[in-house]
Amino acid sequence: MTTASDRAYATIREMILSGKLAPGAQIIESSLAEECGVSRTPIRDALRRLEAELMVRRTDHQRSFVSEWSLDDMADAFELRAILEGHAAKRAAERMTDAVLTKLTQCNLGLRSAIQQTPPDIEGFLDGNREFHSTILEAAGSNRLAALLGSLIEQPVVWLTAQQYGPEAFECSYSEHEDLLAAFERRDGHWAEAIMQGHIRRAYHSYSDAHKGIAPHQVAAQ
Amino acid sequence: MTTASDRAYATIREMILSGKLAPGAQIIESSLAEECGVSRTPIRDALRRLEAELMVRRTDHQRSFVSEWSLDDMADAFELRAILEGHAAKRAAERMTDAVLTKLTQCNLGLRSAIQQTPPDIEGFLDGNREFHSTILEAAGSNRLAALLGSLIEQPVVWLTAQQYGPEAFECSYSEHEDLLAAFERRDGHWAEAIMQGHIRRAYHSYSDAHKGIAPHQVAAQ
DNA sequence: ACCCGTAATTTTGTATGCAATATGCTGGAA
DNA sequence: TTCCAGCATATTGCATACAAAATTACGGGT
Repeated sequence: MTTASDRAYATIREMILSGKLAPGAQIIESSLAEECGVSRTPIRDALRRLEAELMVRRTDHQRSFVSEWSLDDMADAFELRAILEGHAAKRAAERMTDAVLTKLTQCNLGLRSAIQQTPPDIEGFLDGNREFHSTILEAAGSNRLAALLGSLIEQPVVWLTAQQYGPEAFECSYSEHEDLLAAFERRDGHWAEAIMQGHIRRAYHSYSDAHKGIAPHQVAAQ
Repeated sequence: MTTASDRAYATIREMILSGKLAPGAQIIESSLAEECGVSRTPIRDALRRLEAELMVRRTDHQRSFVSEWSLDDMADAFELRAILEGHAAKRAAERMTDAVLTKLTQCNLGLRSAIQQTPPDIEGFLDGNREFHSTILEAAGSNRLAALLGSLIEQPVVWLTAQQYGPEAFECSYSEHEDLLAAFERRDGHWAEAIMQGHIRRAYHSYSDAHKGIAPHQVAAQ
């Protein structure tokens, strides 16, 4: 069962990412409580989580505000993701089992079929993509690493980026995954790391090109 | 002013690190509340924070337990720290200003005088060390990075490790800082990164050698 | 008009009570 | 004995009420 705190978390997060809660705006627990139809208790709980993810910022005197994201901040986030997901790929390659390799192969086949449909099944692609990456993260076998990356991966940003993919970008993503599989098959950690870093960096530039000069919070409103 | 939730956080953290709350033990909100002399509300708040730092683990059905740390987990943590602090050093070098450079130099001079006393001023050394590293982190200019590293640095572990330092280890730490300053002075990011990675890895092995075969939670009880 | 102190308002922090859920226990049937 | 049902207990989730703190508004003094 999903708790009220979970629902509040999802709701507030969505409000922030959709721009309904503008960046820099003060967050009032009681009004959010009313809006979500719950008491302040689960709201506070949700705010703590969002705070840990840097979606929400708290001033020295206990007031909460929606974080403001500059392009530099996004660049930071992608850079760290490249480093950490690259590291995850390296570890995963060094620990790869045949079972996981099979699962990843299957998963990528699913991705292929999703993007070959007309029109491409974006939702399906994203689900498969998420599973692909989380399988690798799991195979890396480090809870710490998983926790760090978890707070870093803004799935909605991925989604917004993917919506602007052209067919060739999907194809490119697919073939990079193929390369990763080859590296995994050979248990070549350094190769896997290099590919993954490139993979993330490409995603960053795809995002950056699309939104140059546009504040991130305005992305959703386009 | 420090809130009850802050105090509860510090108290519980200390209980975990001192072993008073054994690894694997279930955490009962109400008993902690009684022990801390506050209600369950601030306790819940503190537990959320500790959970985000992986000091506390929650099962699928809402029960909380003290995380159990294996040597592998510690190795993971140090490895990630090496990667991220190395990255921080690289960024800091690329953004280094004369003012910050001066501050770091001063700070390291303080470290020198702390370790040259007889007996060495461990507390002073640790304070200076903390300031040295946090100044670099600040100079790196990435909130994301700071947030990630914040959850990773178990200051008490550093402390426990430092207690077992011999004079030569202190000296070594000091001279590595000198090397870092040289790299900063030349704005050589890659050099700085390499030194910092080595610096952290040395600390890891110092920890690892001292506690081989000893579960981390037993460290404090030695 | 401007500044500063004080009161009113807003907002957050904490305590408490109750409801929901999970866990453990007891007793009976196979 | 072993297993399962049902009940009792333990524990957490959520709502509400109140206290503490911060912010804002106001008014008098200069």
